[in-house]
Amino acid sequence: MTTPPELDGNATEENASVRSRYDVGMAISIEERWQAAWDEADVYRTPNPGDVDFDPDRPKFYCLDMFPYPSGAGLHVGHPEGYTATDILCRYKRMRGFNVLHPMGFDAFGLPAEQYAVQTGVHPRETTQAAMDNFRRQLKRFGFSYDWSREFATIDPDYYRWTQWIWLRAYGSWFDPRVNAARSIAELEAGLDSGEVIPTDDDDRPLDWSTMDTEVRRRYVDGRRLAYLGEQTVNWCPKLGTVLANEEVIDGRSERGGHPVVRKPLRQWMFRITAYAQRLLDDLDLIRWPDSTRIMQREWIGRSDGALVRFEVEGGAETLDVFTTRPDTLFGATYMVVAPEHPLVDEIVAAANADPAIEAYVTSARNRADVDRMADSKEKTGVFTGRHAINPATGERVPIWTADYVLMGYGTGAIMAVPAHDQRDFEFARAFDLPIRQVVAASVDAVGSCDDWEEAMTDGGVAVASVNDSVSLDGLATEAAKAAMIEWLASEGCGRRRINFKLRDWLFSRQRYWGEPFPVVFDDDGNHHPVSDAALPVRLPDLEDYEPIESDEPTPPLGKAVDWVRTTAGEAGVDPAVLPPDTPVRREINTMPGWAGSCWYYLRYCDPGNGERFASRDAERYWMLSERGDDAGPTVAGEVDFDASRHHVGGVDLYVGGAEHAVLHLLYARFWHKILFDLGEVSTPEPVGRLFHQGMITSFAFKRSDGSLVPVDEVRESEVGPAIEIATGETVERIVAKMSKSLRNVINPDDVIADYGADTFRLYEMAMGPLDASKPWNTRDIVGVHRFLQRAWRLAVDESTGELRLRDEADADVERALHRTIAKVGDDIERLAFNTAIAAMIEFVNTATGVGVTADQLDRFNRILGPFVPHFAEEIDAKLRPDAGPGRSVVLADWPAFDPAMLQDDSIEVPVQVLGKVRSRITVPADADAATLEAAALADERIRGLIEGKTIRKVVVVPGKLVNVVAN
RNA sequence: GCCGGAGUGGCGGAAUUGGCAGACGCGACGGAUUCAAAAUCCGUUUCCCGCAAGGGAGUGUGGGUUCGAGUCCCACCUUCGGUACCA
Repeated sequence: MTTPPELDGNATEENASVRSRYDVGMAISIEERWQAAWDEADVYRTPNPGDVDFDPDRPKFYCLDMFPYPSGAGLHVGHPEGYTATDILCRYKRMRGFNVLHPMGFDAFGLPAEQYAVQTGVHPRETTQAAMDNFRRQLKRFGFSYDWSREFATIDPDYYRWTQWIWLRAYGSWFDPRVNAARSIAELEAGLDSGEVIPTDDDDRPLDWSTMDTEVRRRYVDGRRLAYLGEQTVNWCPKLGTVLANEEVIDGRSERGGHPVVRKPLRQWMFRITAYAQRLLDDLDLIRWPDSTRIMQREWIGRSDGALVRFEVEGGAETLDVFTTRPDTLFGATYMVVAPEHPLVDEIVAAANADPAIEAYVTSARNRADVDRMADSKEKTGVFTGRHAINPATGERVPIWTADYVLMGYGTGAIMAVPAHDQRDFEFARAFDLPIRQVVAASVDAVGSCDDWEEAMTDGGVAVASVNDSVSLDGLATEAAKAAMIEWLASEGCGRRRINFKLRDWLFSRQRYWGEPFPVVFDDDGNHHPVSDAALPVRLPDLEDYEPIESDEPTPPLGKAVDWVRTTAGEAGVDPAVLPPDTPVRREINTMPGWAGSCWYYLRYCDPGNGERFASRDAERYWMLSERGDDAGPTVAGEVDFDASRHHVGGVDLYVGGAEHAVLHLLYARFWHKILFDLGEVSTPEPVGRLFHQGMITSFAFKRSDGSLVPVDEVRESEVGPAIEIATGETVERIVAKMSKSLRNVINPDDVIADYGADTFRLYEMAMGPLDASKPWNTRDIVGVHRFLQRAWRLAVDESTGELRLRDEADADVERALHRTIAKVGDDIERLAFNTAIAAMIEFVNTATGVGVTADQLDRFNRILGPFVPHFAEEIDAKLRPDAGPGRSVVLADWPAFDPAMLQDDSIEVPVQVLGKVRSRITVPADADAATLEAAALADERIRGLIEGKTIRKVVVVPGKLVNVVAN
């Protein structure tokens, strides 16, 4: 970035008369001076309940930014966007008398640091620490009002101790469907011991606890934990020695290096998030989140109501369960499809007489990612397994196929195919010439052949051709037919009503080094035992060699810490009541994923130094519990329990972060929070009451006519005419693109601050557009907000002397404009509409320029400017109150009041339309009623001319807005 | 593929509940000031026709609802985010 020449050289020798101009040099010196002063005075420290300077009479406001992952590249211009927004709001709320909790920290475990470390040989601890130091320096340079005394990073053992502690809570809990909540495993065992019958999802296997031996009991209990060991298929790349994300696998090979990738099941820690599916769904209605995000979560959870249907499989004792949302179409089920991963397929492939084509198909299908399998649904592939099942409704033999369009992870991994009424089944049936039978029609008589159909009939209607000896659906509307079929299936013992969720249990193990260790060990029999709370944290061993291990069998890097892995129960901190201390054990060598630390950090900020608990109950309750109806209302610390009739369900009053986190992070955090809520550890059922997504800051790039992109430094932009690619002379089109190294359009915040100062940077990002929109960075536009600050400075300060220049008497128009600006800016801040707030302040300065302001007017204007450009405002404030002493700060000021009476003009101009087109304007008193407006409009000369000779059909009058005369 | 979002002047955007399309800023053009320039201040700036008064068109495309649509409905196009091991 180059410095615009006009911004250089304040008060240089050639212009000594201008001694006090707001330019880069002055901005930077003001900013550094006030940042040091704020640090010195500790103005942003937020006392907690119990602290001497805590004021319990103020309402609270907990405002949280999504904490950054500290990458080596430093802060991106996208980070300060959300952070400036919350900073403005927090400063505003403090001025309105709130106790504001506004913390910052770092999400510092994760894959990028580990990959970088493997490449460079520098330990992730070191690179991460350096990156955090750089981030902190950059963040402080913006003048954000964080309480830095609350900072922590997820890699701090004092922090991840509690991450592990929360995981142990999930490990030690199960979900009791009778109370729809988590309870401790101890209660489960006590209940079973006393003969309780505890239902499960699949309640057809009655449990006889009393006859079970220890081993069977252990397996049963382990199978109900919220954190449990389960099997999940992963993309294993033996050459790279790591598991890959779906996006890192391209056509069965690794994106990096092109090595073969195999999909294989792996036994690893899971979270039973599916148990919470319904509550995660229901509580979405209670939180103030963007509709789009709530819809995405709803879709992700994906509830569908239907039935489980059991098919007998020919030539064996086994049965095949399918989930269907259309049990009413069972009579039309002409074949079945099982996922290639289905156990039945394994059995068929293993059989002595198995067709090798089946195995070949299954092997290739299993290696396709689910996304591809769903995406390429046009080209159906599959193979007949050679087995048949019996349709329980028709008694017919139907062939069992296996095809990759059926996913093992959804439902039961098997479907009954009803090609007449499901589009995917229809396409598959056409491709493989399978029978299609219509069993739903628009009316009972509208039944014909399906031969000429071009697509399946997926809408509801009435059931037809659906009769057997014991049930008839014919003539029943789809919904009634579903109910009738479920009833019949239940009476026959081959099916029942079932609610299925798309949500899958959450795979929580990673075969990585740079993550939280699990507080769990395995004995020689392979049984797992928890590390006791008192022994936490289980520290991540300081490996020098953390490279992945090349192997066909996934082996996490922690396996290299041999002495750490092989230990005794006593050394590992297992409760002696669980295992004798000298029992040899192996530690878990998987680590937790990056999500772990970000699932609960908002709780730790409430009380980050606490060594006894993740946060004291008083602090957690004070900051998290809010009265309903307000964004944040007063609460009485430590004395109130959550009460749904009084309190908002969500804790954090405002959480700002990118929409890319709309589902995963925000769903995972909700899930952890609900576990803690059920166990009585936190006061609210939801972590975040109000959520807002800031948009992405993009950049410009150029596109050739063939669609390829050109880096910005290879293009010349003229003031008129199109942009030209320098190398070829070809015309290129300017487009909006993500900032990327390859397009060389990445903006470094440090450079922008060096060129304009932090206040201008803050103001520019807020003026760019709506906070939630994605917006392109345009360096050329920054000068606009910088000039605004210069005009504001000149309005207040004589540039030749540096003294304030003030009127003695207030100008009435300026005063009126000021009231309007105060009202508009306050309202806009509450709505997070900072761009229009800034436009209003610019208008005020433009109005006042040339007229001048009084000291009182300047003070009021300066206070509304303060949240946006705190250093600038602090400097003006210091000039306004030179004698107020060191305790003075605009940070501590009150928000100025406005007089509502000053917002309204006496008379207004109202447009008059004829047939919806504006043809004239009339000036009327602001409070004129409809009759007055209509009369005035019809009396208007231009209007009279236009409607002459026409019939007035109607006159629409909206008082204060417009008049529309409908005449023809 | 599926889920979600966005398309308004030369550019970023405004229009908060269906009621004057283009606030504010950038850029451009013109003027004042200056020996000259920078900076600053003032003005013009959606497009088309017209000397003007004025008229016509216009918010991605095509339809629709309404006295009135950037805003609501239907279909489509383009583009961005997510799609479970990037966080």
